[in-house]
Amino acid sequence: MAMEATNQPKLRWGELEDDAEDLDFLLPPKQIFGPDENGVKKVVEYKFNAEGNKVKITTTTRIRKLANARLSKGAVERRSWPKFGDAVHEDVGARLTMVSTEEIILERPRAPGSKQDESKAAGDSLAQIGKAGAVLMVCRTCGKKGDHWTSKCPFKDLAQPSDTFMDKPPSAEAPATGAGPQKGAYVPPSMRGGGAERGSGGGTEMRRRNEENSVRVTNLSEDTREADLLELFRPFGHVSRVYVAIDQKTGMSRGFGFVNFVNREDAERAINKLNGYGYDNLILRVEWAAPRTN
DNA sequence: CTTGAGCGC
Repeated sequence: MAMEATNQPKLRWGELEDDAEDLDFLLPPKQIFGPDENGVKKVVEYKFNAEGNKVKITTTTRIRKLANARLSKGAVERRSWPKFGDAVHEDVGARLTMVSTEEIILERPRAPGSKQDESKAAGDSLAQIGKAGAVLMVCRTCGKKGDHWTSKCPFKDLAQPSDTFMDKPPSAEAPATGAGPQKGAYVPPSMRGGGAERGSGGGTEMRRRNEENSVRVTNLSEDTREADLLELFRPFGHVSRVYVAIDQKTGMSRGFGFVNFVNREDAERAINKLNGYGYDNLILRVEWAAPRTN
């Protein structure tokens, strides 16, 4: 049995059926009659049955004439509509369906680094980025990319205790004449915090970036972005920075992030309220962040 | 399961 199989060309089970139908060319061709005025259509074809005998198969169908077709009132009315879009220039029949392509500009069409050659050619990559928009623009205060420079950061004033400027939009306090910050608007780090919540008078550990009162948020769904985190944490107090860790290769969220609060007690309330909070089908974990290892 | 990029217009 094994010998027999090796002597013959290998046949797959799918090809066996094809072979069986190879004799179909011996049969008379398929004939189609009608449809006549009554919409009756007759198809005559010939086949081999299971026993290998030639059989004649006649199929009679009646198609509903279009005029008799039941159309909804709306469909009848829509037929009288003038053509629009790309179909305007088409002179095909009145009932024409067209697929129209509309350009949608995506903010981030491709995950950074997802294409090998692009990440290698650094010069080209930079040129592309420069053309596409301000991806090189990264705010030093909040770390947001492509949105604003440091001087225009919506959070920059949130780090200051002065309530007088707190709720004004950034544009209102930055007149077109002045390039730098307004006189008197700047409060040195050692003077920040109102002194109430910070017992240690030294501002030395404050001179680092906005690393104060850092809250780690884990178990984020991967489509959670910094704007979402800000929305979630803003009710608890002045947020000085929001960060979502992004995988540099895939451009996707790594599922955790950090939120910095100006006031420690606000951060604490956020932790107490949001830890275990259901967000995007996941249970958030919110706790104090360990100082970054760097 | 999980602890951050970059230091400039």
